[in-house]
Amino acid sequence: MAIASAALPECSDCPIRHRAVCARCEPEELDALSRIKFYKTYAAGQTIAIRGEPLETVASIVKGTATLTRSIEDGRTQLVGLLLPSDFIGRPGRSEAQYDVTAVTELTLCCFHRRPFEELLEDMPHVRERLLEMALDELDAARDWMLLLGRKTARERISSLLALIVKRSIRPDGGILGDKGRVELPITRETMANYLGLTIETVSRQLTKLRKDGIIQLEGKRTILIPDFGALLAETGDDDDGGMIF
Amino acid sequence: MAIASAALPECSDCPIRHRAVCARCEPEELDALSRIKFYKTYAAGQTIAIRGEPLETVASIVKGTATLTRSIEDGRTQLVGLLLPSDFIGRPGRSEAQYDVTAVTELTLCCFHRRPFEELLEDMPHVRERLLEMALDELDAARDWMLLLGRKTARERISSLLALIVKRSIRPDGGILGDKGRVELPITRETMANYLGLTIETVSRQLTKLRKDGIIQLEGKRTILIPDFGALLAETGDDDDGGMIF
DNA sequence: TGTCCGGGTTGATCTGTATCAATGCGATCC
DNA sequence: GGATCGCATTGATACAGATCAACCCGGACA
Repeated sequence: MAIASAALPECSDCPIRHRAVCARCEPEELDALSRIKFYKTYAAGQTIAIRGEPLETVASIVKGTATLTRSIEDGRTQLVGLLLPSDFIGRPGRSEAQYDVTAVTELTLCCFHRRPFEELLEDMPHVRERLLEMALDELDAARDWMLLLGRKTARERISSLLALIVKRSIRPDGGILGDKGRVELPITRETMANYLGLTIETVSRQLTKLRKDGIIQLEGKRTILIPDFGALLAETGDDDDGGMIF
Repeated sequence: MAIASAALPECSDCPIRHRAVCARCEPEELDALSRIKFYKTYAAGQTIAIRGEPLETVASIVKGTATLTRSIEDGRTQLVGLLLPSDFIGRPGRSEAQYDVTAVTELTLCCFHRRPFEELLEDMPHVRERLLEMALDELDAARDWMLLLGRKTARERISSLLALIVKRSIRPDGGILGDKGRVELPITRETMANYLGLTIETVSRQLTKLRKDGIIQLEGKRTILIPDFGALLAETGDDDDGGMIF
C-alpha cells in the first residue's frame, strides 16, 4: 500500500508491470510465467472474492482500483486495503479468501492459478523475496492505519487519506500528480468512510470544512485541488512527512 | 499475532522455540545460528527500540511480553502489535526501527546481528518462507484489528481482546488456558486502552459492566475468569469464532 | 504504623461523531 | 422537458466515549 510504482521490466508480452512477480525475473522466467497467466476484467462494483470462499487464483492488478474489506453481519464494514495497479491479490499457500475483494472501477487482473504459480515459485526465490518485502510494506501500512483508526480525529483522518492518495498518485489514468496539485478521487464518499472508520456524513462535513479553511478546493465531487500540500500535511496529525520529498 | 504456539524443535542449546528461525532447520543450520546468536534481557518498562533510530539486530522473544507502538507527539499512542514468546522483532533488509518497542514484563530476547543473520538467510530459503508466512499472518491480524478499531463498540473491543488473549493463551508463565477459564492479563489497563483505541476509564467501565452482566469474573486486577467462553465470543461482534475449537 | 505512590475504579459533565431526516444536484432515460 | 436514481450535502438531535476530578486499594518503604 505504501509503495510508489516505479518503472519496472514488463512481463514478457504482458502490459502489466507486476512489482511482485516480474521485477527481478530473467527472460526465461517471464516466459514461464506468461505461459500460465491469463487476464480477467471486472466491471465497477463487481465482486472478485468473498471471505471464506475458495479462491484458487492469485493475481496482480493491471488497471483500475479494488478494495479489500472485512465486515460484520449487521452491515458495519471496514476497508482494510486499497489495491492499485501492480498490487498483488491472494496468498500463496492459502486456498480461501480472507477478505471480500471488490472492483471499485473497471478492473483488469493478470491471474495465475494458485498451484502452478506456487510450483513456479519453487525455483524463483527472488519472487518470494519480493512477496516478503511487499507483505512487510503492507504490514507497515496497515499499522499506520491502525494509528489513524484508533487515535486520529475525523479531520486528521480525511487529511491523511488525501495525503496518501496524493503520495500514491492515485489517478484513474495512473498518472502522476499534476503541477497544480489536482487529485482525482478513485473512490466514492462511502468507500472513503469505510476506509476511515467514519460515516459518509462526517466525511462530507469534514471535506466542506477543509474547503472553507482553504486547505483544499473541490472541483465537482471527485476532483480535489490542493494549493499547499504542506498545509494539508499539517492537518494529518503526523509528526513528519512520511519521507516524502516535495 | 494470530498463531498458536505449537511445540517446535529447539535451537540447539537454546531454550527458545523460534517459530520463525528454527522450525524447519537442519541440525547444522541450527548450529550456524547458535554461533551468531546472543541473549539479552530487559526489565519491565524498558525501551528496546525507538522509531526512526538504527536497529542493527533482529530477535525472537524467548520469554515475556513486549509491545509495538506508534505515537503522535501530542501523546496519543496506538499499540500496533503485541509480541509474545516466539514472535519475531525486526525486518530483514531494514536498518531503522519502524515502531517503538517496549518490554511490558521482564523480557528475554534471542538476538542476531542483522548482517550475519541476513547472510545466513541466503542459504536457508525455508527461513525466509517462514518469515513470509509469519508476515502474512501478522498482516491478517493487523487487518482484523483495523475492523475492531474502525467499527467496533467499546464493549466489543474489550471482549475481542479478552477472547484474543484466551486464544493465544497469554500467561506470564507461557502456560495454556486452565480448565476453569482463568486468564492472567499480561498488560495494564493503559496498555489495553492503547491497544483498543480507548481510554483507561472506558476500559475499566466496560470490564465492570461485563462483570455485572456475568460474562466475566474479576479476581484481583489482573486475573479474569471466563465461565462461558461462548458467551464472551458472542460479545465480540464477530460473526464466527475465528476458527477456534473449544 | 503511617505515608506515599502507581494503578485502578467510579462519578459528573462535555463533545465529536453517529443517527435520522430533508434537500440538492447531475446523469440517464423516457 | 420532466421523472428517476445514485450520490452528496446540510441540518437537528442523540449518544458513546472522552475528559476532568475524586477516591480507592495494595504494596513498598521509612
